Amino acid sequence: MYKILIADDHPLFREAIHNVIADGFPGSEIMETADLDSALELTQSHDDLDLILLDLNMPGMHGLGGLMNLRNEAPTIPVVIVSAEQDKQIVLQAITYGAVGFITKSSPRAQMTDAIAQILDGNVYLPPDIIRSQKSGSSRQHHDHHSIAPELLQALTRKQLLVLERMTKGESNKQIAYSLDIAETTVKAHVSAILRKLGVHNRVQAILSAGDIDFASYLRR
DNA sequence: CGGGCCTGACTAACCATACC
DNA sequence: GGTATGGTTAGTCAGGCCCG
Repeated sequence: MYKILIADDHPLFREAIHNVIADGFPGSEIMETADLDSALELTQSHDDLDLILLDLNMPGMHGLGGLMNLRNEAPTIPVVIVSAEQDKQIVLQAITYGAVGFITKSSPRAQMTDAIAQILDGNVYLPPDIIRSQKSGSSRQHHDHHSIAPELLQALTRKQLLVLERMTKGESNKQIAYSLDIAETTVKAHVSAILRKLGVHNRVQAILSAGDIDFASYLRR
C-alpha cells in the first residue's frame, strides 16, 4: 500500500495520526520523525515515499523554510502541511511553496482520513473554510503581520524596484520587458540582482518577501 | 575607476507533441 | 508503455556602455 512519513515533534499527535492512517489505509508503511533533519535524512534513503505529513512547528522548520528545504531535497515526494495554525495567508503560502495540501490539527478524524485520501489520489486538499473565504472574498485583504525586509528594499536600485513591483503583480519576464521597454535578458539580470539582494533563490520567494510593499512611496524618492 | 544598466550566449527545467 | 524533440521560462555569466 502506501508509504507515509509523519514528521511531528509531538509524540501524542504522531500516535494519533498513525492511528488515523492505519485505520483508513490498512497495510500502509508508516514512518515517524520528530525533527526536520531526520526527516530530510529519511527522504534520502526512501525516495519512494508516497506522502510526507509535515508539522510546521517542529525543530528545524523555521516556519515555511523547512518546507522549502524538504521540497529541494526531495522534489518528487508530495508534502502536506499539518498544523494547528489556520491562518489563510500561511495556508496559501504553503501551497505556493509546493505543498499539495494543508490539514488543520483541529480537523475531525473522518475529515483527516478524507483529506489524506484525496491527496494520495493526486488532488490538492485545503481546509473547507479557506476555500470558502477564497471564493466569496474577492476583496483580498492581506493582513500584513509579517511584512518583511523594508530595509532590504532600500538596497534595491530604482530599476530593480520597478521590476520587483511588476513581479509582485505576477508578470513574466517577457511581460515586464515589454512594459518597461527593455530586453527580456535585462529583466532577467535585474531579477537575478533582486534575488541576490533579498537573499532568496527564486522569484516566488522574492514576491513573498516583498509582501504588501507600497512601491509608490519607495519610488517617489 | 566603479556602479548601475543593458545585452547576447548559455544552461536547466518543464511541458506538450510526435513518434516508435 | 518510453523517448525524442521542439518551445517556453527562469536564471547565470561575461562583457560593453554611460556617467559621476
